[in-house]
Amino acid sequence: MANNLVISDVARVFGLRPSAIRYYEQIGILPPPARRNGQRRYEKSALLRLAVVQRARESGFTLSEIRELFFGFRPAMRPPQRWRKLSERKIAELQTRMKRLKMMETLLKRMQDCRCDALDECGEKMLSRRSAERA
Amino acid sequence: MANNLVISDVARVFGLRPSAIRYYEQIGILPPPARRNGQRRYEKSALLRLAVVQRARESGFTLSEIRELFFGFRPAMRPPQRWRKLSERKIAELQTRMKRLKMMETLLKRMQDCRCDALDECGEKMLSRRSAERA
DNA sequence: CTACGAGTTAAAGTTAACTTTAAGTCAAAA
DNA sequence: TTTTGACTTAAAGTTAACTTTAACTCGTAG
Repeated sequence: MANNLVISDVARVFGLRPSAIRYYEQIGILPPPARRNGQRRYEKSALLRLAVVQRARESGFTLSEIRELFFGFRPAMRPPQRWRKLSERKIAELQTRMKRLKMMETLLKRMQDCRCDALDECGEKMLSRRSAERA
Repeated sequence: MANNLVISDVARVFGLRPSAIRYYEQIGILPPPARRNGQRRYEKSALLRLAVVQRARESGFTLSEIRELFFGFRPAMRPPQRWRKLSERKIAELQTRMKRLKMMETLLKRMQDCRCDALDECGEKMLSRRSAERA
C-alpha cells in the first residue's frame, strides 16, 4: 500500500512546501512519521491529519488553536469533554467571523453603488445604517 | 464641536493602542491629522475612516489590502472603476472565506457527535463525506 | 519652578508561520 | 566512481502588524 510517500509528495498533494510540513512536525501538529534511510515516509493517517489542519487553517484557526484542538481531543478527560468545550467555543468563534464577513460584504456592495468621491463620506453612510444592520 | 480628540481618546474608542493609530498613519491608512502643540487632534472624518478600517480588519483584510481599497477608491480612474474591480474581487474573496468557515463549522459539529477516540479517524470520515459537501 | 502626565519621534523588539541557507547524507544514474 | 538530486538538520531570515523603548517636549497642578 501507499505507506511510502516522501515529504515532497505530501507537500505537492497539499500545496505546501516540505519545510512547512517539517515545521508542523516540529511544533507538534503532525506526529513524527516513520523513516527509511533517515527520510520521512508518510502514510494515510498523516494525510488525514494534514487535511484537517489545512481546513482549519483555511478557516482562520491559528496553529496553536489547531494544536489545542488535537490535544483537547486526545488525552481524553474521560469522555472527550474538553474537546467538546473547545469545539463549542470554536464554533461560536466561527459564527462571529461569518457575521463579520457578511457585514463587510454588505459594506463593500453598498460602497460600489455609492457616488461619493471620498471613502470617508461613504463610511459615514455605513455607520449611520449600522444600527439597522445589527438588529 | 468635537474636532479635538487626542490620540488616546481615539484609541479608547476603537479599542486600539495609540501606537497602532500612529502606525496606521505611518503606513498611509490614516491621513495625518491636524496638530495642536505638536499633538495630533482627530476629527470626525478620522473616526469614520478608522471605523471602516476596523471592520475590514475584523473580516480578515490585511492592511495593504485596506490601503488598496482606499487608494483604489480615491485617485479616481475616471469613474471609480478601479475601485469597482477591486471591491468585486474582495467580495468574491469574502464569499470564499464564508464558505470555508461554513465547512469548518460543519466539520467541528460532526466531530462533536463522533465517538472516535483519535482525531485522525474522525478526519477519515470527514474526508469521505467531503465530496457530498462540495456538490 | 519643578514635577507630572500625556504627548512626540525614530528605532529596535515581538509573534506567527513559515522560508531560506549552510552543511551534510545517501541512493541511484552516468 | 563521481555526480546528481532529494532528503536531513539547526539556525538564521522574512513579513505583517504592531508594541516597546529611549530620549525629548509640552501644558498644567502644586
